[in-house]
Amino acid sequence: MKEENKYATENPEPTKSELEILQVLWELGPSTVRAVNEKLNEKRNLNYTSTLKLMQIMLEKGLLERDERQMKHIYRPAEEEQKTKDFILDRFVKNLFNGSPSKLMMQLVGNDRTTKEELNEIKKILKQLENK
Amino acid sequence: MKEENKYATENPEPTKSELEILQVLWELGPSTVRAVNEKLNEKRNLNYTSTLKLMQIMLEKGLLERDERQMKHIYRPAEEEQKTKDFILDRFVKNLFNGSPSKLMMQLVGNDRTTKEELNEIKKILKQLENK
DNA sequence: TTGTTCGTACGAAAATATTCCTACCTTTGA
DNA sequence: TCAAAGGTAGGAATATTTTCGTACGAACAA
Repeated sequence: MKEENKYATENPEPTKSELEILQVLWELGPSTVRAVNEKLNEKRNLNYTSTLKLMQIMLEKGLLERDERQMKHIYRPAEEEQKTKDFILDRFVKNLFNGSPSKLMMQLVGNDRTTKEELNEIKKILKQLENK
Repeated sequence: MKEENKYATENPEPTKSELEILQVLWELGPSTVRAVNEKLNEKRNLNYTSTLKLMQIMLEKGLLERDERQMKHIYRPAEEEQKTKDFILDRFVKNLFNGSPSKLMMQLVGNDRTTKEELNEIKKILKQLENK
């Protein structure tokens, strides 16, 4: 697409950086830019104004909302963590596993990185499901 | 990072478009650019030379390999489907689920989009695991 | 032979995403 | 009061990804 501004319109998918920020907000709850930036800087370097800019863009896109009553604006995700992750996971399964969750599962359990403890956890979850 | 060319070096992660192409190649097996492009165009519009360019870049990055003995070059993924998906899935779990596969599972089965059939499939897989 | 078709290579444009500079306002403490 | 610290806004610079135009060679059919 050329000469057009698709930006900020039909773009529901958080980018990598945006996801990072969402995760921080999910973890910390509604926060100031400073708090988010500090959290991010535990992992990597990022200038304060960069974080600010990102969050402003996310605001425009509707990914975040904010309380402006104070000078220090308080940002929060516009959508629930579950809902957003659901959405992302769904796309992921569609993309990589042809829409089949069980294929993802197979990949997951066939993967060395999934520990025995994790497998037991997974089985537990499935058992609980059966009891419904 | 500024004034540097990080491109084509330490970048193991396929981009969105690159993943699309990998998927086509996994499905079709080693193929010409034309074949890949045609497959892609079943889903969306993409100029032949765009697909070509993408695949050339992937070649540089080491994501693809090719047989140049014919004029029509035959491209194939450099890594196995399983291995690549494993890698991507691992990052995904790390990113979105704090590295915990069981959390992903919970999201998956708590998700309306996972059908009863899929759930049964998943249970079957788990049963097979138990018998080992 | 020769023009049309199909292929590659290269480079640049366009779209998107990320980072930070600068200006300027508000709060606060000396 | 006023300088320092800490905010926001906006836009420019970078980086990355995606798309395609153009040039040119090889194959092939008339």
